[in-house]
Amino acid sequence: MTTSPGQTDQQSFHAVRDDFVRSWGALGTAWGINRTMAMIHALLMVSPEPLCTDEVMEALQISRGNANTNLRELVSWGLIHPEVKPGERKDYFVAEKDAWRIFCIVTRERKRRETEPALRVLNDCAARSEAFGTKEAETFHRQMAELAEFVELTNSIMERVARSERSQIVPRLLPLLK
Amino acid sequence: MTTSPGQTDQQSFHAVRDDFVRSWGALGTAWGINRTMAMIHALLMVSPEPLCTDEVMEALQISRGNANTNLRELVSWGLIHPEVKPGERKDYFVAEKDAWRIFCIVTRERKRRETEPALRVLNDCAARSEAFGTKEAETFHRQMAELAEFVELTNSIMERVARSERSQIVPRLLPLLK
DNA sequence: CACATGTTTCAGTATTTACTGAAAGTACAT
DNA sequence: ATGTACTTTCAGTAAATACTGAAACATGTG
Repeated sequence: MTTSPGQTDQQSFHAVRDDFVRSWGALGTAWGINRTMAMIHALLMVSPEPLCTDEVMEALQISRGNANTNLRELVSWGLIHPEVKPGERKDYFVAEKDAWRIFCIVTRERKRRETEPALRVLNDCAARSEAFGTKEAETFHRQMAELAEFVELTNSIMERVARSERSQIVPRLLPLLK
Repeated sequence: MTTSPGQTDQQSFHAVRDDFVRSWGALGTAWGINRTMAMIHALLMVSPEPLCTDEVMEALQISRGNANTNLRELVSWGLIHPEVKPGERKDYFVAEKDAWRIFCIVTRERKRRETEPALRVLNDCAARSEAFGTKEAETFHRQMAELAEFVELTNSIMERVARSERSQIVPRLLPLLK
């Protein structure tokens, strides 16, 4: 018995899609996002239909607790959102699929989790080292202040970019590429 | 017996510096950099003198193996570099202290570890889903291609920015802030 | 209310990641 | 070639992080 070409195609197409989900999970790790969260995101991005918790559990072979935690985390990021199907009680989840919007969300989240805490530390250390009068303290203070200023700048740029419409920002970035 | 003002100042200044090292370590975690690596980087950034492995071990209370691994990792990133003191055999380490250069190094490393692998995944999935002919595959292919194109753009921008002189790029970024 | 459906929590466990410290390795000096 | 100063490796262990699954909770419905 031979497999029909159609079936083969179907099978290998799904293999590609599964590979994407798996690879995105692995990438997640490098991005400081846990594997499961990244895989669920990938799964929903490429799913033509919204999926419920049980479908996600089934597709990724994960527990209910794990699915629930990561679905909620993705909702809190804004990368997916719950939808109710008429006549059904359970939530179905849909992913944001537009590259620019995903980029904005991730940028905003990174700003919140990475650059803002760094800025607080730097400003705090700069303030606390201001008035000692020793040369050592003065050097340290300058260093903190310089770093803070710089982080502040990147912070503002991230904020501004992530707030913009793609059509407004991308054309203004392109000249940077010379 | 009372503590002299000078001694108090000295003590609390060092407390600030130690806080910076600890906090930078904690931040490192959020940035996907291990705590020790971030702490060593912070320690060397605020150290007026180059430090050798034993001094780093002593200051952070860590083992030789740990110190060695993370010092080498920092050297490989380019965030610190070894120096030899005349007449001594051991390496002393100095941190890059300029905010812009640190930013460039981190950007380049993130590109290498985060966006480039993502691009490979996306291009690979796009290529492999090109020729199936089904509507499902076509949708998936478009999605991969769109994401790849976008990641490629951010990739190029990161590359370009990280290669530039601060004086060349910052003035061109400022207008983005409106 | 009793029941069904769906969601959340969390103690226990598994997996991953980081660290220790002693031993092996390297390389220069005498 | 032996000793000394320093660096690297790595097996074993510790710590951090993520996951499971069953029980508690919430929210309808008849």
